[in-house]
Amino acid sequence: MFFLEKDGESATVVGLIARAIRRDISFGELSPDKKLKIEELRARYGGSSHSVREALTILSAEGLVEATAQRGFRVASATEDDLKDITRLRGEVERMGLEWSMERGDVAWEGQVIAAHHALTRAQADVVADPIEGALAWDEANGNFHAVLIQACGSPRLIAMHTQLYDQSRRFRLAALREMRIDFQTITKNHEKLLAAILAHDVETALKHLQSDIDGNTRYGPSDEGTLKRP
Amino acid sequence: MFFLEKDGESATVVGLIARAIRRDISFGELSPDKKLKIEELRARYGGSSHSVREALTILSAEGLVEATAQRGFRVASATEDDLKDITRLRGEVERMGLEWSMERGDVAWEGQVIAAHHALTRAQADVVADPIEGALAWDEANGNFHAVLIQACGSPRLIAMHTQLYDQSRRFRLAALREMRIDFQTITKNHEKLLAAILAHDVETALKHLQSDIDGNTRYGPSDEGTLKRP
DNA sequence: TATACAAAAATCTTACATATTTTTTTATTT
DNA sequence: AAATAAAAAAATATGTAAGATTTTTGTATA
Repeated sequence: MFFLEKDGESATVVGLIARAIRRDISFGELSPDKKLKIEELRARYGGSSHSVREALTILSAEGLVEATAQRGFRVASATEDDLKDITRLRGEVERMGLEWSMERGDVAWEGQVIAAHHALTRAQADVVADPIEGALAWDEANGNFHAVLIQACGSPRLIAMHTQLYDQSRRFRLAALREMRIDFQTITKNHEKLLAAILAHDVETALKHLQSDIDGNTRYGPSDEGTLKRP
Repeated sequence: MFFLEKDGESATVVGLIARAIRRDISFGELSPDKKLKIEELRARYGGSSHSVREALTILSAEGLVEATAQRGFRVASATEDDLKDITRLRGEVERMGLEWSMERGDVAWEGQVIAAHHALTRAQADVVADPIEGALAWDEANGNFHAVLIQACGSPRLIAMHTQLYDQSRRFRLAALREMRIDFQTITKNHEKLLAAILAHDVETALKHLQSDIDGNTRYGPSDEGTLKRP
């Protein structure tokens, strides 16, 4: 199974290692706060200690890993506060991005939005049929949809911030998916309303549906188990 | 002369190198788009090639350096579009941060704001007397003032984003300072109104003055020379 | 129990060697 | 002369190893 590739990452060993670790953190195979010892990682993912070290430096810039001078690396902790912070910020960033995109976006952009929405609808059907196998594919389709929403905003830095926040929230979302704490019916309805509002150039309504999508997507469901925090 | 130290940076060689390069980029000693060859940097800043490399990785995460796989590093370019993007985003981020801070901030926070404003006033006087020597001190005092404004917002990630954006805009601001394209009278008045609005818990007025401060601070002045872009 | 010291582990840094990629130079052909 | 192709040079990426420093762990003593 593949995993989202960033800017020509597969070209270098460091990139491959970074991607593998990123994936394992997102899936929870590397639990929050777990100490990341260079030697262990080297044995697990291959590469030299240099490569591993550099991969960890990159991931720590992304916020998935925390680095402390002279004390090595550990998986970034994932408390409920973190989730709230990430969700709130992502909401604000995406709101800005969508607003600007709707101001500046042309027909081509609207086409991209429609296409991304279509792909997401398909992925949604798959993940309902098989929540384990389809989870990652859905998360990528969902991420792509939201990425396209802000694509035309004209601010490369806003787009970068959004990518980072989405990546940071991925572990929470995948955990929720595994435990089926996500209400796809509501999400689907929301996305449809959102799409309709975008095509109607109704900014206010669009932003409203966007916000409820983000909030609902990462909210803890009825089950109270399985938060990612493991002390 | 010292330079803002990030999280225990002086503890490691990599941190020292990163700080030195960050400073030189901010001052324009390393011009935008300049190729950063590992060997040259090693000779200039000391350390091993690996230390330099890691420092560059960190800086590229901060947005001051651009990295391309298999093609090394270069100083991030600094076009007028970049300045606009950074300024716009910083405005939005700081607006959110101040709004949330004013909701959550207590008397202790207000005290910090007053103190930071006082320090900034002093620095302002110094930089008017000697624009060359006082420039960096003023920029730090100004940065600290704005950092304190959002300190009580309760979102560590928003604070991190703001730090990054402020650092990215530093080279533009220092260039403007050197060329005396900054109108301190207006800025001072703005800061005073901003402080008054904060202490009066008048969110709307505060946000208005904040925005005009950020806009005015980085706007190109009457002189049209000396943008940072050097083709 | 608390403190101090010693041992062990891990990280940080440097040095050097090799492989791969990119860029520049040179030579050949049209 | 211009364009293409091959060769050379430069630069980057990766790997191994070894020493220095720091942190953590374990043990003995007060």
